[in-house]
Amino acid sequence: MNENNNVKRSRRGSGAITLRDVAKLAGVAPITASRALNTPTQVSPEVLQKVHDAVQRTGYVPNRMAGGLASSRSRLIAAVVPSTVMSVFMETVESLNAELFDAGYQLMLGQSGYSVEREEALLEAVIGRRPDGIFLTGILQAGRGRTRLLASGIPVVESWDLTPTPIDMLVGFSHADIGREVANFLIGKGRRKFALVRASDERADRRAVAFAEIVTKHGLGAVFEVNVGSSRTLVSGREAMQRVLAELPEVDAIVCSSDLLALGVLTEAKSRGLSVPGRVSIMGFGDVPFLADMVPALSTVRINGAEIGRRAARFLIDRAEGREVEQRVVDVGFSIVERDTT
Amino acid sequence: MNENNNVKRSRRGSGAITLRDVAKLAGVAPITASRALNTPTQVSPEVLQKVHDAVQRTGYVPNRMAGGLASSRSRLIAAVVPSTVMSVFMETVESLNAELFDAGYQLMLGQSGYSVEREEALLEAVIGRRPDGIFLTGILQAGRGRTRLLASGIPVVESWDLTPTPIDMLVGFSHADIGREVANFLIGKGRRKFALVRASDERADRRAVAFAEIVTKHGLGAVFEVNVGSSRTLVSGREAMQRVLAELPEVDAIVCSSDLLALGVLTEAKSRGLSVPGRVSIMGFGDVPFLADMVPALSTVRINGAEIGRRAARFLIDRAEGREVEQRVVDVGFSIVERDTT
DNA sequence: CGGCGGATTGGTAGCGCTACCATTTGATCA
DNA sequence: TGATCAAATGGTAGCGCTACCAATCCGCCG
Repeated sequence: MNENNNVKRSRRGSGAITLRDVAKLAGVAPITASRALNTPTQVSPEVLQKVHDAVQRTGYVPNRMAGGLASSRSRLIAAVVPSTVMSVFMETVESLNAELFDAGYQLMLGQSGYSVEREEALLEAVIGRRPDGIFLTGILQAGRGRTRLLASGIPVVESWDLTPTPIDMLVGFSHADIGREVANFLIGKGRRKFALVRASDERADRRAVAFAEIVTKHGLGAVFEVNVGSSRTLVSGREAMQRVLAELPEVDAIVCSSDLLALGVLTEAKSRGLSVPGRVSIMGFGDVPFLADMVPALSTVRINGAEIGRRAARFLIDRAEGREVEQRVVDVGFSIVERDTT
Repeated sequence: MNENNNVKRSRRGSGAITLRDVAKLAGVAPITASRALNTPTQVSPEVLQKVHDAVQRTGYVPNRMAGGLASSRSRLIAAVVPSTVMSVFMETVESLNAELFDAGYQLMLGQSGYSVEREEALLEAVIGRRPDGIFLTGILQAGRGRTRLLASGIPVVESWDLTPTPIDMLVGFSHADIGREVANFLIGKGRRKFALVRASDERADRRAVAFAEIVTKHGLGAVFEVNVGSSRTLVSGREAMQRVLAELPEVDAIVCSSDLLALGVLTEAKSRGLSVPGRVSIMGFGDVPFLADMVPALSTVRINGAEIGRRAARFLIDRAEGREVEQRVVDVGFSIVERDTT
């Protein structure tokens, strides 16, 4: 059982079973045991069997820190998201994680969106782990962070946006296109007086600008904008709707930067007895899972978050295994989902 | 700039800046540089300054894999959750992560809830990283997984439940208590015919059993139960409500195992013109963030997920830093939130 | 029969950091 | 003055694994 041979163990180390122990038990050299576990085709069937037996008997679990240090491959991928609660990004993180796990990679999760110093600290912490790849939600503007990432040489996937100058790889879609298409869609439905309810977010900015551009081109009045800051809650949607109604009573379409805000706008509209979409149209963004089944079902812009995760995972895995990625930018597109509120 | 001295670099290694490079630049020994960064009180101010300058100039980021290997402290904490999308657990993960980050720890995220083999593989992958702690949503039943975790000696926090036999530490609340309190609450409001709409989930089981117990004790008829399996969506809530109405038309209270299911039940009730709570009461579970602001606002059971995350983080950090945790089990309780649907 | 090549196994030397112990220095005290 | 001690610095030897380079064995060829 617990063999307590007279070889004195060092006070250092964790005391756990090591590859050395397994090799000794199997009667082979450590390096052979390593090969049995990592490149089984390179060892004879008998040795393979003996090593597997030894692993079973000892309950050996390889120390990936040591392996990573020796091979300069951590098999870790870091993902940075602004928030995890009620976030459209989680669908992406879920599929990213699933895909990575199947390929033998582990996910590290970092939350950005606090202060700038914390952002910096997060990046440092991430790089310190020497991940084989980094997934970013959003695109990284020029600055210390970008420089650092570039210098680290770690493969990076930016996402949820499109830019002509990605750091490395990119899986996203065009927010300007969305703004334009939504505008055209609503104008096509006969809407004329627009309001935007939105959070402070540069991607929402891009959609808003493109939206306003089209509205202007059609000679329709200015777009009334309510910015709720960083409070993307249902109740701030309600409050925003009150503002909209007070300032632009003749509004007939409200475009929101998130489904939750749209739900708030809808709630307020209903509580005032405004008919939707008779009196006003309401559009969300993101298509959170339960939206389709509500009554009324919110019209929204659907992003295939799972697809973004999968593509990003494949990019990152390819690069981690040393394969070149030819087409480094993928546009996964979007779709306008017309339901009951437009 | 890029000093290319005639010392031939080994082909191994990542080629990144190491502590050795920093030390050389600062004119001190590597170990002194290490101390300047990790235990700054142990070096003189001048050395500290020189080392910091060297770090600045080189953009050095310590390799945490190497540090972890040498010190047997990875500064990694693993969190295992069943799902990340629209999940009540994410509030917990968010606060856990925030708290850990401030203490210098990184979060690894693993998703369970797939197959049993994957569960096993996940645990193995997690242990392979030698995290300083593991956070589990739910409690781990006896079995291979539990044995393995116990054998690894890694501090573990189980959560979202209470058991007299935790692996190690526990931050949770009693599902049986919830079942009982909800039953008493509804009976106190004059409700007599109960239905349960629930997912397959042992914690929901425990609530259901305790709920039925109280109902029986009051001499009220059997509780009609609809099990939606693993599909915790709004639409399965609607379908479940149809079943309930067909089988137990005189139902006057429906208790759901998640807010989303309750939203579905509510949707169906409204679309059939049933008055809520006049004709039927509806209760959810979890209190997802936007519920309070909807019209009608769903009554539910609130769990303080953020508090669970914070407590778990503190437990894990304490243990990682070698402090003993006296009280290893914490009951964070719950509260019944009465809003418009009861 | 010597030699060649593939398959299998082993030894050595790190990966980049820190635990542990030793040394140096300068201040303090009997 | 020498002994004593704390503060500051350095040297060495790993942590547990894998890259790289032998060494060995066996079958097969000319």
